[in-house]
Amino acid sequence: MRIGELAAATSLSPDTIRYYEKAGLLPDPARTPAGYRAYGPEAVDRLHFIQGAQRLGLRLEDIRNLLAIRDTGTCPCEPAADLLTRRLAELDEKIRHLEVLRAEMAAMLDALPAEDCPQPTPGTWLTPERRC
Amino acid sequence: MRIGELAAATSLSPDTIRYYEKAGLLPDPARTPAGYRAYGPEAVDRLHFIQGAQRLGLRLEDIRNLLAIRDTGTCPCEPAADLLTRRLAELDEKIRHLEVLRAEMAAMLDALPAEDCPQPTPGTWLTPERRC
DNA sequence: CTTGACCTTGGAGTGGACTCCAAGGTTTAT
DNA sequence: ATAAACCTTGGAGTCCACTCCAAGGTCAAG
Repeated sequence: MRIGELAAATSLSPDTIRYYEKAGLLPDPARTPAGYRAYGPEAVDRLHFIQGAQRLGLRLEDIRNLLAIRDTGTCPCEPAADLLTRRLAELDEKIRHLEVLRAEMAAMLDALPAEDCPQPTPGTWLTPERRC
Repeated sequence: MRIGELAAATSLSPDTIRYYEKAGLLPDPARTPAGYRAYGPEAVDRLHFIQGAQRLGLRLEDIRNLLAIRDTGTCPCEPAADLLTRRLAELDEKIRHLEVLRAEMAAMLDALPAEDCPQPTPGTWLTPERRC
């Protein structure tokens, strides 16, 4: 299939696919006599893999490394486990941080309808001498 | 005080402060006869405000708008409430998404030491025909 | 006085993941 | 045949929040 078809099959743009190829995520594809890229169905799979990994928050660099290991025919489970473990720890940290922030902001929002502007809880959020 | 002193007082770099001024977050400061920027203590407060709002995930553009309202002498509580409400909704969404992701990744990690590579749960994460 | 730290300006660079542009060739449907 | 959609390449632009560079002036301590 051609790049437009691959793009449609994966909800990506042709430019993005060309970008991925340049970034080393996709191998150089076969070409038509006119120089057009010619992809097989395995390219759809590969892009789905990339998209799945992106959903998990992996950067393209990480995904490229995983793909490189996979392409050698060796088992990518250990590197995948390493990446997943790292990502899990990052996610836990991120969730914790967001929950703290959420609590702070909810508290600020609760305090807003008060006669005075709220105390600057997370820093000088709103200047205390300002009266609402 | 001079820009270096203001930077030290706020843990920002002089370049960042100059950047904020250019981005409209800080008013043009007074100058020394040599052309150096001269700040009063209110600049520290203003930068603390900015830093606090950034911690909440607000972009500089949003903070600039809030500051502009504040600078007119009107009460910024309603715009702040709007921003906070919006940010709360965004945070809730983000937390939910991260928690779903976390669960998926934990499940994938649990499945990894199995004899076969796990089924591609979030998409073709790992090609099923690959055996570990 | 000397030297090093500090300051100025305009503008370019960084990171990461795309997206757009220009110029021109190819394919497909009417 | 024609026109529009599709494709190619190299390279620049976008987003956002900084950070760095170059060239030169100013300040403060020794």
